[in-house]
Amino acid sequence: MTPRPPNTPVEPPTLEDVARRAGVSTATVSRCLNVPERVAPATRTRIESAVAALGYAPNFGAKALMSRRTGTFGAVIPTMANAVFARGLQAFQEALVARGATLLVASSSYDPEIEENEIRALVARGADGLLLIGTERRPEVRRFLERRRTPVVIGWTWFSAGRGSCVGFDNVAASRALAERALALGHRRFACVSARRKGNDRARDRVAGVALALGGAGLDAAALPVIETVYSIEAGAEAFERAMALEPRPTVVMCGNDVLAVGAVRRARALGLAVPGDVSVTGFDDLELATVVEPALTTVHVPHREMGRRAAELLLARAGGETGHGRVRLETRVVERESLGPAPRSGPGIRRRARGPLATPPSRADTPRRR
Amino acid sequence: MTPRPPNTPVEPPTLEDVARRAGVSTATVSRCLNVPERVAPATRTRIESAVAALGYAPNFGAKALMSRRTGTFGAVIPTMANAVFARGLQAFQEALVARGATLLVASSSYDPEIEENEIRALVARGADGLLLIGTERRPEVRRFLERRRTPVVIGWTWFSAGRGSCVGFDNVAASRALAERALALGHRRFACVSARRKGNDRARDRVAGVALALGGAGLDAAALPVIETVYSIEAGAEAFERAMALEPRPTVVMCGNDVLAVGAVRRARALGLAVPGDVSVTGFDDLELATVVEPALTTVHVPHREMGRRAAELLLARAGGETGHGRVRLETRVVERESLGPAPRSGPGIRRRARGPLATPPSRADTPRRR
DNA sequence: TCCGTTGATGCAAGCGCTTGCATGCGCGCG
DNA sequence: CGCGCGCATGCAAGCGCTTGCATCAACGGA
Repeated sequence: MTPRPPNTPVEPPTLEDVARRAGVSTATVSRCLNVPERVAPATRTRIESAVAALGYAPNFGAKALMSRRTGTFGAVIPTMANAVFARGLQAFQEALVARGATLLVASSSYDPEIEENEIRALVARGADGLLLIGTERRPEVRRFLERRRTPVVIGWTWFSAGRGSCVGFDNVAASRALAERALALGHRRFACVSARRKGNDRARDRVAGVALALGGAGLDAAALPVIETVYSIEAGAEAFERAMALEPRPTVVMCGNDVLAVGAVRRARALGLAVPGDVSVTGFDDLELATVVEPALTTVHVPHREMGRRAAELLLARAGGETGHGRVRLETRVVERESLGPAPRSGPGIRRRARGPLATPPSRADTPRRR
Repeated sequence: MTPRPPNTPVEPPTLEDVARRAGVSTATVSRCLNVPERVAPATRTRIESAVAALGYAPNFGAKALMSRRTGTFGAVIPTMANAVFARGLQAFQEALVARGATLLVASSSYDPEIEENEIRALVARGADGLLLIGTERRPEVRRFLERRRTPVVIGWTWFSAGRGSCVGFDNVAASRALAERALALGHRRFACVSARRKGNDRARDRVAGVALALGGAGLDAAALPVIETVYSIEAGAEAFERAMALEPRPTVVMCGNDVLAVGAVRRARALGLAVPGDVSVTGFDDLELATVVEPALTTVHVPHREMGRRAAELLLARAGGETGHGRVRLETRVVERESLGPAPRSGPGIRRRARGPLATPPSRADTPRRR
């Protein structure tokens, strides 16, 4: 640190410094800052110039102590590295700033325990409200939040039962719509590649949506193979390969999100499988990635930014004392691009095998199980 | 809001409540919470159970007021929607939490004025230190920060002159290395597609690196065409098309980042130009995107996560009173994939034209200007 | 037995700000 | 000319917590 002229104040100026300089009491300065019209114009100008000269800014701690609010709101998301949350958080933050509030961020890496710690940490940091992802949470946490009277809104998912605010979409319905599209294209043998469903209601709901669609079409939903994995392109690729080794082999692999789907599409290529000629793949989220990969992903579009923005509005409203639990349900839509096509006419043939073994050669395929 | 049993405390419990319940003074409770070893084990357990029973958490404002620090650090980044910053911020946040600190986030949308407001806002919110991107800033802001004695570290760029801490890499050198690789592959006609350089030292440095490489090879660096645009795939595509209309037509288009490069590669395809057969394209950052697009991008790898982590460490150290301005220079490396190839032997031919007019047909090409 | 020491605890003074209430001034009205 | 009212301002009591210093009990050594 460079040496500083000795006259530079080491401590930031306080209200009292301003008061002394303006020849008034601290009470007057405080009023001048908060309710200017209650102070005589002459005094006001004097105070204002003192403030400017001193470079005064109110002490945050003291202000928070008195007003019992900090003007900061927390968000605990799985990770910002996931574009879905990064986008939403960006919008959330923008909306917050527009209303004069500030964003505190914490991340859980999809770990409920970490999430819990972070929730407590943010509350301890004086968050006036919290944005949380998903509904899965220990009752202790819920009680803690209720007791502290911290407004909470749940994002990225939507529910009608129970209490609390949420802004999201119906993962079940969205996923189901996509699966029904696949059904309409003649697919009968499905597989899901999903993030771990434990503690992740969105992942669970998406798989559930597919199962529901199958059930609705008279297929055996219970037999739907689900391969769980972590969130990365490579993981999606591996999971896809495992799906392809299934017996009978699926004609469509429905991935829990676009990242996984990109991995799947890539691996399909590496295995010499044409997409959607030999096997179809679907994503979820409609990230940029979805249009960059080849073939472009058929996926479901989710209004992430709007979700973030609405979440901020809802949270601000609740922190402002608004009563009742607002619930915002956003619309999603299936975006048809290239990765989902008609089911192959007959048992899918592996025409070229570029690399890697498929555990089992296709055999006795094409026996749609009906119940 | 659902009605609540009347016995639920409306105000959160205070230190005094805990003290009363444990039959000790507030001082002891405070010590028990902050320096447990200074409290007798028996008392300690009593206090701990009182804390648990009451669900006590220290009041943030009061704590901040006393300790003159909030344990929160701010980051002002252009936008979280840019994966580069999202990644780095994630690592920054993780490192902060590991040391018991919390992250405040604000974004500037690349607008210096917004950035300035956000900086002031975060400081007013009690940030103990700030992570800022790039060096471009009005002197007022710098003075403000100095006066408040707020530790600052600059990320995503590296400098040796002036004062202050930074953790980043040498954009000039990195970009230059990539350009030299292109030079080695026989390219002589370059174009740059860049983000707006005004107020963005990283963008400026990257272009400068290319120019330097050209100069080093005896070419006329001043004649390097630079097309500025905004940050999106589509913008990259448009810019690329404008580059292709240049006379003489460049054989390599060096993009300021991977997103722009993805746009370029896509548009090249749409124009019926082979990459890298007819024209080479390079990116910067090495995002996931770079490996997903086809052909995969030759780009420069930047250790974004490490940058975030190191930034946190540096900031924490400085906030802890560490003196001297630490400067961390990270290594980058050129990642050769597919989008950069040897310069076309002769004037590049447009073999197929799939869409869109190219302003001028290639003519009198291949006249490397020497100075 | 007495005293010094040590360790645990309490007391109370703030930290910088807000705010209810008291004060005192100037003015209009009777 | 005097009274009462309203307005601008000051006084001072905290908000919940930390911390230097005082206090006190228990214990060991002389």
